[in-house]
Amino acid sequence: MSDLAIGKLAKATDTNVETVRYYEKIGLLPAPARSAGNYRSYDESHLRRLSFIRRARDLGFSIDQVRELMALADRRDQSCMAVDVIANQHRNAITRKIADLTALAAELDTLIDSCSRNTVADCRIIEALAPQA
Amino acid sequence: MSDLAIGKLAKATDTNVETVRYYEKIGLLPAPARSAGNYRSYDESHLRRLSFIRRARDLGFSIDQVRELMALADRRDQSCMAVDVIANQHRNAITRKIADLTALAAELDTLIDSCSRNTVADCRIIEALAPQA
DNA sequence: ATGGACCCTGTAGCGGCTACAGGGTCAAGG
DNA sequence: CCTTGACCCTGTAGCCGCTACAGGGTCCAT
Repeated sequence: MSDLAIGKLAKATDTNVETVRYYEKIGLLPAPARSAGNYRSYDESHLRRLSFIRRARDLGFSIDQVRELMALADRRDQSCMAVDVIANQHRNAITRKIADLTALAAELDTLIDSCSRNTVADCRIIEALAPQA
Repeated sequence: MSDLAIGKLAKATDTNVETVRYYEKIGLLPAPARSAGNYRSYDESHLRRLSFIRRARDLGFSIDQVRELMALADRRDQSCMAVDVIANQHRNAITRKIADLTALAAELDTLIDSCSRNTVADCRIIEALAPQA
């Protein structure tokens, strides 16, 4: 029905054209029909699928996680628990990342606080980076 | 003096041997003298430099930022301000990342909260990922 | 018929390593 | 002296998730 060229599909999902082709190459998005002139011709199912992918990617799910989520979404009889597991794994990874970055920020703050426009010869940042002499 | 083989240097700085060679290839660590059998032979200056690099990398500075920091550290007459600028840029980038991840975590939390062991057919996570129908 | 916007395939690059393959070197033990 | 095994060498390919070409073809309006 819809019959979208790749550019339209890309625009509709806020994706680069190259990225759409990339998703097809890695088997994330099924290859669509082709027009007489060998142009890719997408329909609504592709639009739905790509929207799903983009939304999941925006939420930070890896390509492999997206693959799993889509496989689960396709088997509609199955329990939601498997989906919950993936989402929670990802949530935990984010918690870890935030903790790491927060620790890092604290370290950088002490570093930056100690800089007071002296010459590099006695710059505390450079000192702090140098091996603990 | 020190005369370290690459393995010792790597261990002393908690770095992979391959990474040390990589740093040499990209011009981050100067190429050391070679032994009779063509082994790399490092001295204390290499140890200091690599320690500096590792510490800065651990703090999340990019390779290019490390390059800048080392260049500044070498020109000891210059003002500390340039160093301060790099550190602050990096600090700001981290602040942004933490904010992004925190927002993401919140979104994921609402998603996860809505999962209650039903079948995938009415799984709220899958629904939430699907296009806003 | 011509221009410009779109599309095609294929390959190389980004950052920052990591992991081989296929060799050479060195020191200790038998 | 010889072997074993740990170390070292170079060079290349792979990881992730795209992005950016190069060098062409197609489609539509003027």
